[in-house]
This record gives sequence, structure tokens and C-alpha cells, in this order.
Amino acid sequence: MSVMGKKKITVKGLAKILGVSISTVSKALNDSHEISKATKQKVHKLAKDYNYTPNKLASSLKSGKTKTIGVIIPSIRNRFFARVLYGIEKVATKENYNIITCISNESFKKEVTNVQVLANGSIDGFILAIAKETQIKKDYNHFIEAMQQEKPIVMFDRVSDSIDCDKVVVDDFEGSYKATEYLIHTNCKNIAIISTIDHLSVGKLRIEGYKKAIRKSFKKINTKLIVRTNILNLNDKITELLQTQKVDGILAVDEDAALATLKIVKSKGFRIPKDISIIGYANEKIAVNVTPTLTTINQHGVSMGESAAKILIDKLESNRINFEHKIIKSTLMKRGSTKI
Amino acid sequence: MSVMGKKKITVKGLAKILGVSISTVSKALNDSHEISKATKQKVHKLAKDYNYTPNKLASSLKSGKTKTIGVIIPSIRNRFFARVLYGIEKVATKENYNIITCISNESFKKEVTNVQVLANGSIDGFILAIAKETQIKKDYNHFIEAMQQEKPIVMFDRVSDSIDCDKVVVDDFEGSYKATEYLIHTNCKNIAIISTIDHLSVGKLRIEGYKKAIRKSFKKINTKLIVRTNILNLNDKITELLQTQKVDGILAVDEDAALATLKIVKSKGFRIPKDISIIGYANEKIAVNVTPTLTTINQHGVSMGESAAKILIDKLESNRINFEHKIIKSTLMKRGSTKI
DNA sequence: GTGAAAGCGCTAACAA
DNA sequence: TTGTTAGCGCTTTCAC
Repeated sequence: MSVMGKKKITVKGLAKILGVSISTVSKALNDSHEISKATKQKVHKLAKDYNYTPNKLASSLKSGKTKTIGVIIPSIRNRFFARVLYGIEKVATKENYNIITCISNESFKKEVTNVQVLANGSIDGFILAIAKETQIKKDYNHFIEAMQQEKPIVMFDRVSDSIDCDKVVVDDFEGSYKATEYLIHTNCKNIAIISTIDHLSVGKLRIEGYKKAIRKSFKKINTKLIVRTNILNLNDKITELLQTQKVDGILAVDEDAALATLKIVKSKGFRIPKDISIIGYANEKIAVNVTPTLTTINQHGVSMGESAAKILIDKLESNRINFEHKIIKSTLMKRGSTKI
Repeated sequence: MSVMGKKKITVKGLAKILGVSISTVSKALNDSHEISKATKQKVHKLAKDYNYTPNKLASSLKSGKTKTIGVIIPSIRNRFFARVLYGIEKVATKENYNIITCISNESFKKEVTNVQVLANGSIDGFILAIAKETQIKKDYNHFIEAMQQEKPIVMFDRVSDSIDCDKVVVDDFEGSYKATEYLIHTNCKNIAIISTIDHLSVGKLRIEGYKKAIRKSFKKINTKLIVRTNILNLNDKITELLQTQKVDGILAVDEDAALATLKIVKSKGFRIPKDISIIGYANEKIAVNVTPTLTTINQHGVSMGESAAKILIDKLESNRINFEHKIIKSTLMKRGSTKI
């Protein structure tokens, strides 16, 4: 505070003021054993007075380490990703890493640009969830190139089998399997599943989990109860389902589907859960504020973020060469939209 | 693709291969007029073959410009800030800026660290909303220092009068004034206001707007209808309000208050909006999914982010010396929780 | 215990 | 038109 110089002071500046060499200052600041106690103290005091802090660019350029993580998420308005980001940020901060966040907006092109731009020295490694477009296109070259440039990647949630890298996923298969089982055990006989995300790996897995549970209890699957649609046709499809099929349980595989289902089922005069039970994927704040409260499959976004960050930082700071594949257990949060 | 060298190639490497000097390559890549067409072509081709991309750290260190914006938000799980972040990211991308995101988690200490770390060369300027703790503490030194180091700051939403910098705010005063007026015009006579954020600038303004509207129509204010509390006591305070006061309209100043109000009012058997009208600050997805749908004051988070980013980038790329003070109009989204 | 010098990758003023 | 050189701020080897 004693000084209010405008421009930031550098090692060079400190050296000049003290009348010592640049390297002495640098070493003193880094607490090298080569430097005498007296000098160290002088340097530290001056540094403090002048509010010195090392220029991050310079040290990174020198060391080749940036201590920052590149995070690419498909969307920030999706609460799940926001939660993951929170988890990442939490452990990153603890481990003294910064995060630089990009949003691919589900676009392949933007994702490619993001990866390339960041790989250019700005970051040490990536944490990312693959964009919708990319998953459809199945072109993963940009990831491969990044890894060749020694920028490790940790993928979460939306991952690809065709890429070797660290991965953190929710047990989507298991999650919807358990959810379906719960519907069955609470006496639902005609269980439908609704998805607007069948183009995503997670979407596919959730339907598979459902199928397994249905097969196990009822032997055969009624494909008319499996609704794959897009957001635009969502309402119509649900309405159609309710009009043409006998349904007493619904598993909604994403938040949009869940909220639409809830709304339409209510509006058609069905009682929830008496006539129709509903389980959905949705964030907690919404789940507890709708009527009735919605039984959900909790994806533990924050834990995912934390795991991903831990795995990446571990890789960056160790010589680990293998790829981790972590599965986060999802849990069923029983609320008012299902029977007991 | 023709080459799959592991490490990234540099200007130096390209120069060596082509047998020309480093500066020739650099100039060719930057399309300098000093270089012949032929050389330029050769360089560009090689660069492409080797998948060359300039190291961002190095150019930033040289130029003093990083083309990245430091964003500090108090919380990412708050939908509003997520939306602002989206807006920032949107225009940043368009203008070829990256954003590095930090979350202060409402903590003064973390905010200070964030500012200091980022100011050290990593970024060209800040976009931020002041942490809760900081607003209570009123210690804004870290901001001042950053600005002295020529890192301009654009504050949004949570701003401070005691700092001279660019600002983007919602017209909180006007917003709650208008909301209160709407309640009055739809025949509410006893309007309460509930806030869990009275320690924030925005919280205070919202109460002031309410007061002005009440004063205008009813001459005097019943302070028993003004509930300032924290989240822990929220439910009790609302219950108490409903039991001790005659209330036919409620303005809830933040999302927590809004959702709690809705829930408790319903549970006490009041009909909404017939007995009690409710207006709240809340994100749209929640507002349309509660029962009844909630009339809200829309804060236009995305626009805020966009404006903030535009203002910062403008300042970074021009010589503008004055401080902008932009006010985003909020709008009343009329839904099912108010009368017509 | 201290300092000179090289170098991280890049740009740009100046020289040839 | 091309090359030499210095320097952004820092770390680190090697010499003194």
C-alpha cells in the first residue's frame, strides 16, 4: 500500500531498486537456499511494499505449465453443467489452478475452435463434455490432436468410446434401470419412457437401462411405450402416448421431457402418482417446486466436476499414463410423483 | 494431418525446415508486406502441414494483450449469473476473446485472490459482480489496485457507488416499483415485501422501489409488511407475516423468497391470486413450472452479460476514458400468480 | 552468496 | 525482400 505506482513492478524493477541482480531477486523470491537470509528479507519486504506479484504469462512460458484448466461445456444454461462447473472450480481453486471456460453451444465447429485455441499454450489440460453435434458427427480429430500435443483430456457425461482418455460418467444405464425397477415395484404395469436426447450417449444408455428392467419383469417390451422425439414435437408425442396407450408409469429421460410430461399428465386429468407415476431427470430446485414434487434421478453434477478435476490434476502432476474411467453412482430421490 | 509430430511446432522449427530466418517466418505468417508472395506461400503451406498455431502465451507476453477477459461471479449455481455468463461468452466469442471464469463463492478473500491472480498478465480486463461479503465489508481495494494496473473493470448487477468504473445494472428500483404498482392496480390493498438479500445493493433498491409505489398510492407505509430475513428464518417469517397481518399481495425480492412464499401461502389455504397475489424474482424455467405459474420480474441476465462484455471490449480496444453506466430495463412477466 | 547469460516463442525495429 | 537482434518477464545453469 505504501506505493501506488501505476504499472506493475517486475523482478527487474525490484533488482534495480535494491541494486542487486535480477537472478538474485528471482531466487530470493523463490526462497532459494543460495541466497542469504538478509537479502531474502530485503527482497521480500520490497516486493511486498511494491505489491509485486509474478507475471503469470512469463512463468508459464518459461515452465511450460500454466496451472490452468480448459473447460468446455456444451451449455451453461443447462443446470447440470453449471453444477459440474461448480465442482470443477471448487477443486481447481483448492489445487491452485485456474479454469478457463468455453461454451461450445453444442456446435461442432465451435468446439473444434475452442480446443485448438486453448491447446495453444493457454492451458495444461482439458475437462469437457462432447457437444451434441460432435456426437452425431462422430468426428473426434480435434481431441486426438490436442492429446498429441500433450494436453490430456478428461471427458465427463458425454463421452465417446472411440477415444482413449480419462472419463467420468454417471451410471446412466444403472440409473434408469433402478428407476424403472422402482416404478415396477410400486406396482406400475405399463411403463413408458420419453426422451428428447436419443442422439446423445447418455440418452441411449438410459433407454437401455429401462429396457433391461422391463424385460426382466415383463419379458417383452412394448415399443409403443418408447417415445423418442425432439423438443418441438414433445408435447404432441406425449399427448398421443396418453391417448393411444394404457400408461401408469413414465420415466422421462431429460428435464424437458420431465416437465412436459408432468404438465400434460396433469392437464389430462390423471392423478399423480395414483393414476400415473412419474420419474424424471431434473435439477433439484425445480423438482421440489413443481406440484407434485418430482421423483428424480440425481446425477450428482458437483461430484462429477470434482472427480473430473481431481483426475486431470492428478494426471498433470504425476506420470500416470493409463486412463481412468470413473463412474458416479446416481441416486433415486423419491418425491411426490411416485407411489411408495 | 500429413504430419503427426508430437510436440507443437514453433516459428523457429518452421524456419529451420525452410532454411529461412525466424523473422521471415513470423512476418510471412502475419502477412507482412515485406515478404514476397512466394515465401509467404511456402511458409503458409508448411505451417498448415505441420498444423502450426502460434503460442498464445508468447504473443501475449510480447504484446501485453491477452485477448481474454476475467469474469468473477459470486455463484454459478445461481441461474441468473449463469445466464449472464452465457451473455458474456456469446459476445466474447464473437469478438475473439476468451473468458477465464472464477467463482468468488460470495467470499471476500476469494474475490481478492481471484482479482490479484488474474491481474497478473492473464487477462486484459474484468467483468464481475461483487461478492456478498465484500459488499458488507465495503473494502474495495483490490478493485482499485487492479484498475491502477490498467485492468479495466466492468461491474454488473452487484455494483458499488464508491468505485468509479463501468457498470451494468438492472433497474432494480424501477422494477420493483412497477411490480408493486401492478399489484396495486390489480386491487391489492395490503402488499407485503419479502427479502433475504437486504445486505445487497440490489436488495435495498428493490425495497425502495416498493416503498415509493406504496407511498404514492397509500400515503403511508406499514413497516410490518416489510420482511427482511435470512434463508434460515425465511419460512417462519413468512408464516408469521400471514398469521399476524392482513395481506393480499406479496412481492418476493429474490428466488428463495419467492418459492418459499408460494409454498407457504398455498399450504395455509390461501388461493393464489384470488386471496393473495404474488410477484417474485425467479428464473423463467422455475416460474412456468410452479403452480400456479409465477408472475416474475425478468432481469434479462443474458442482455446484461452481453452489455458488460461489449462495454469492456470497447474500452480495451478504444481509448475511451470515461465510465459507462448502463441500465437494463427489467420487464414484468405476468403469469398465473397475479390477477388481471 | 551473487551475478551473467541463455532461453521459453513471439514480434518488430533496424540493418543488410 | 530477407536477416539480425533485442526484448516481453521469468527461471536456471554456470561461473565468479
